[in-house]
Amino acid sequence: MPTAELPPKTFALPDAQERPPPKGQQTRAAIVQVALRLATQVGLEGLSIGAVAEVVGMSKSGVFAHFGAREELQISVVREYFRQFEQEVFAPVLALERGLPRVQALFSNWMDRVAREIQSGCIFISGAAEFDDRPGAVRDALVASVKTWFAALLRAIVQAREAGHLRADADCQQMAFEIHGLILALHFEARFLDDPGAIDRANKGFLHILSRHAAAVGPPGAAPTPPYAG
Amino acid sequence: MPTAELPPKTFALPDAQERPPPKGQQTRAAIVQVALRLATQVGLEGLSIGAVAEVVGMSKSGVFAHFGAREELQISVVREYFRQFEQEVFAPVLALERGLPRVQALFSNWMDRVAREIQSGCIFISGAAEFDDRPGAVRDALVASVKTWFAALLRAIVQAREAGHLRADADCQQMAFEIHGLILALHFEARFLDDPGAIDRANKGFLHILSRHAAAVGPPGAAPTPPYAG
DNA sequence: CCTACCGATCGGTAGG
DNA sequence: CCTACCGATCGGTAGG
Repeated sequence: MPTAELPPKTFALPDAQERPPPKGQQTRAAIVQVALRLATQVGLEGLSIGAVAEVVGMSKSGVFAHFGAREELQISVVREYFRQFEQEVFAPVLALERGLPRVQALFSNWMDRVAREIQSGCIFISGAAEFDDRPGAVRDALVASVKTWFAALLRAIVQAREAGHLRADADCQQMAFEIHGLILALHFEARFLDDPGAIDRANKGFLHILSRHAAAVGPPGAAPTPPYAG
Repeated sequence: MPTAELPPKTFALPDAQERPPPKGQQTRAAIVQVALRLATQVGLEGLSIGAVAEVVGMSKSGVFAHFGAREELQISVVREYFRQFEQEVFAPVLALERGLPRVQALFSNWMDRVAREIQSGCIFISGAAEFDDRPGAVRDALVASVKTWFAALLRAIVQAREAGHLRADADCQQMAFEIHGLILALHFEARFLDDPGAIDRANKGFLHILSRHAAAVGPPGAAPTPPYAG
């Protein structure tokens, strides 16, 4: 009888890597998930410990004990949101080759996420509005997350220029700025003004930005023939 | 002795147009001004009757009596903000000729206002983030204001196309969307991320949008020679 | 336009 | 992780 078929030893400890996190951390993680969901609806500033406690089925002070301050719960929400954003938007593009493919995939993933967030809300955008005038640890966590993401986007654009996919004189900061504007306008007009055409306009705007900076195949001044248009 | 030099008759009523508003309306207007200033800092949702009362030097219920509900105070703030926005951004361009001059002036005035609001905050942008998920009269007032402004911007762009200042196939909705994105990115990156370079990038982005749609003087496909570049 | 108050909710604490 | 509580603040009301 092979070892695999032995009845499980009830006293056996799982491998360290497989060991489930202690109960306290499991609970804490569950609280953060609920808090993140609530925060996308009512904002980080509108997030209250009491509302979180009610949803998770705990007492207010039970939730509180895991964080010690509301601010710590808010920061945990920001970090979890960034983790999800990174995993969904940024991580997948590392499988692609450097250059335009990564830039296009970053925008595409970002668009997909924001399109979903037309229903649920984006912590970075609502958080920026809530905390642009309010110093503190929550604002610091938001700024750090957003800057990390922007740096990743800028790096991908610079790599596309280095790979010869963009004109040698392309202003990468400017491109990142304009791309960010498209995303913000999409979020504003689709979510706040209920204009479904905003998704198409954001995609169209991205093509405008690319075609303006795409490396030309002919002499300078000729109509650009971007490699993505093949 | 001309009539104009007669001593004022103390019992004379001023003309109807010069008659100062009754005391109650003066007080109400003063409250709205204070509330608008507070709302740019803490948001429409963070606006509390108590805080307004303290600044204007009245009791909480004294302020309350002028509006009957906090929601009515919030709506009054939105209307007053729109009035100022209209007067500062939109009204001056009516003195210019239709077409590109008005579009450029609208963007320039809008930029000037947002550049100032890097310090103080913009009710339309923060309000959109606060109320994009919250139905009600405040959201309705915000949406109505923003849509009115967008319609005015779109109209100016369409007139520029009709005047031959833009290509006949220019997508005016698309231009308005991209311009809006520049303003939002400026607000986000300058106010939230403290990046002073955002103003230049927004202006540069506007030139990109114009040059893409500017009427060409040569045959189609030639480099555009926009009239604004003279 | 005021004083005085209501019930609800907030973040946080004490003590277990 | 709980019950029981604190002081502060909220929007709003009563009555003048």
